[in-house]
Amino acid sequence: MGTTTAERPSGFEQSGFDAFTALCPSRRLLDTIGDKWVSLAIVALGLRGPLRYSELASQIEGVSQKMLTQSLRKMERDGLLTRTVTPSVPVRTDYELTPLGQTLLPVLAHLKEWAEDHMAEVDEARTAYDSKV
Amino acid sequence: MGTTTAERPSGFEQSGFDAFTALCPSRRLLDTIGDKWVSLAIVALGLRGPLRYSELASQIEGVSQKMLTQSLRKMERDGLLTRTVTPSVPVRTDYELTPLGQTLLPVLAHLKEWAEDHMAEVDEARTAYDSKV
DNA sequence: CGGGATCCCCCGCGATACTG
DNA sequence: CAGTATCGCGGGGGATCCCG
Repeated sequence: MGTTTAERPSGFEQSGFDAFTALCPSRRLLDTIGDKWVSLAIVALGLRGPLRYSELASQIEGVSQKMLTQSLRKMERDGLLTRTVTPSVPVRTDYELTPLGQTLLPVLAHLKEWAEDHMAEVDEARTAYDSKV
Repeated sequence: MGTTTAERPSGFEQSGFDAFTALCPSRRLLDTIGDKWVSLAIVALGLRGPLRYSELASQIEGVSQKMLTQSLRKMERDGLLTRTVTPSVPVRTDYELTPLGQTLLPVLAHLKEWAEDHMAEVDEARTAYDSKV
């Protein structure tokens, strides 16, 4: 726990200030799930199990072919999902979350929880801020 | 393309995840804390209490003055922190997390926890992926 | 069907200079 | 000290074409 002041949420003191370097784990996680298509793909795969490329593309609205492929490759490289190519004609490719990738679902659920609990306050603050400027 | 109505398959609403529209709260939260300087500023203010502009600038290594100001303004607008200007000579400006902003600290702590628990696996997966390609 | 390769545009961001 | 204003570029990402 905090060595300085009480009332500080635990979890940040131990690692010191490596959160302020580019290579810190938290930073890299945010870089990953902060990617719009990455997080959407994780949620889609988490909800519906394995999906084909075209299924992902149709469910994640607005994603370009290039960005979807790019995001999926990055996730595969990071071990978050598996990519299974069936060399039929035409080709079939299935994507599925790995156990590691599945551990991100609760994390995203926490984000969702905060968002649903507090985003209305953000909107109010934003409206108030804009109205007086 | 813009904000066309999402034509996603039925069933997402039930699941609780509505992440496939651009305006969904979770999406907006990720847009906020996905911002490198925003999350770093929140952590810095959470750890060390109120800080002056120059203190934030020195603690968040590598941030440009423009981006720091821009991020802080956005956070103020969203009600995540307060900006207090003391019209002395020279001017003094203090930034402090609001109660709303403080509620983000546990969320970021969760992210940090996942990162510390699993980022090593990501690195292994990444190394394995790179070595066989 | 599931991409890879290419072109190109936009704007986010840094650097710099100036002000209250 | 804590910003604002302006310029310039680099690269992220969409659009398009093509291929196995």
